[in-house]
Amino acid sequence: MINKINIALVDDHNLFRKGLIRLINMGDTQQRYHILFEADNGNQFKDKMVTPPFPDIILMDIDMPEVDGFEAVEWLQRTHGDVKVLVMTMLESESAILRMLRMGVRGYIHKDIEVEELQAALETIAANGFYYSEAASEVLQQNLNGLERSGNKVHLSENEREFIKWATTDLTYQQIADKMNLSVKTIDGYREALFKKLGVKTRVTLALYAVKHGLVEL
Amino acid sequence: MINKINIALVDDHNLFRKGLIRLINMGDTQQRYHILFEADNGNQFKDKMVTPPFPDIILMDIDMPEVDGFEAVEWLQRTHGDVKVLVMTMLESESAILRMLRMGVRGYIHKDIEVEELQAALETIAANGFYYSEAASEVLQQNLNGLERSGNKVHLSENEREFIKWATTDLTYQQIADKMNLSVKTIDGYREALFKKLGVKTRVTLALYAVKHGLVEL
DNA sequence: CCTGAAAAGAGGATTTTTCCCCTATTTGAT
DNA sequence: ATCAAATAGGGGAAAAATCCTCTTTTCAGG
Repeated sequence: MINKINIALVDDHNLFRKGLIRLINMGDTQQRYHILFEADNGNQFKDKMVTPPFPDIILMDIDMPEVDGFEAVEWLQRTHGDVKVLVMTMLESESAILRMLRMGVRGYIHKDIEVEELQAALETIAANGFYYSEAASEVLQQNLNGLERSGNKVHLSENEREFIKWATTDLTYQQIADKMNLSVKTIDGYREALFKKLGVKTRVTLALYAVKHGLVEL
Repeated sequence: MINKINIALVDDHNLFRKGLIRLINMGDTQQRYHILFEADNGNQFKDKMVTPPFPDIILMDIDMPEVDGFEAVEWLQRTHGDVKVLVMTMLESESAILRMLRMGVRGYIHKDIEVEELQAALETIAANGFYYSEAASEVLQQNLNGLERSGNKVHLSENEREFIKWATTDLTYQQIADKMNLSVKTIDGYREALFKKLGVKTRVTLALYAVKHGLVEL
């Protein structure tokens, strides 16, 4: 047990991070864990992931400003595929859980858990395992046997995801097109494709769908 | 300094509470603070406030299930007027801040603050003072001269409430008018009034407002 | 390496809906 | 009597939504 396990925290609540550090250290009688760095959001996190040392485990929130947890994990899988991610969030929607599991995170737990569960999760992941909360396990279960049939697997492209976020604002499609450096016509194509895929008829219900499925935060 | 200062925590994130306790104790070199109890939400909090001992200071979140922070503080002012409340929340909307200040809380701070600020707030309040974050102070300032007039507690009429529900569907205004047995023009009046009152610019953000504030279920 | 089908990006044209501003009744409370 | 709401209308600009066509890119299979 010579090498410490390096941990990084990515969460936009400073106080939550600081408290978490205390909690981790508290249960860490053998001084195995070392908090390598903290980050306020995905952007700051990316910045800190360019130069070594890199963390072994990352505790990642989802709902954060600028770059959210989904984007951060996606980026991470591309650039640092070996780093283990433990998602800690308030979001327990099926789509949020599935999206994270699909990207191969090592654990998914709710923020409102007992300290013991957090420590169990950390130890499991440190020991190269996977730790899923009850809610996450259920979702996993239900989606294992029946993955293909019920066409609920609506795949959204990156651009579609980004568009959906803008669609929940007061911006017009023209303004969204400018933001995304694309033609309004392309944007309009995304809109139409999403209406079909998601079974909605207006931008209003598209926005509500996005909220319901954790694609955007309120 | 014989008597300890009893503190109660009301917040629905267990992990946040536990971390907070660590943070409070950490800065408490003289062992002045004692965590009397914790509560998951306003209901549980009320239950714990029926039998002594009572806390001196309550750290209160706003966004909680069942009974939220507003209700809890309101109840507290009626039943335990002497207990000091320090609001700790992610909400920095003017209306939230004002509502709490009007009810006479002793402090209002954002959850995303430095540990030092938390400790300063606690000490100030323990010393019988008031501690407002910068955001809260600004709101206070702006509302000192002109307190009565603009009742910002947005009152919605019954029809406006019903309209808002329909507005979160795929129905057009014409169809909503039919549903409500009113002229499209009347509906359009509701729309415009609500846009003004709620500070939104499109039906999309109106719908999101409705969801956010529990006017409609997702 | 080539190819052909699919997906992504973009344009034109048109209709429907949303949004905005201004005016006019009616009703009820002060 | 007056003032403020709720209801309703007209007219018009802006945005959203629908439908069709057209290139360019991408990528798997021959």
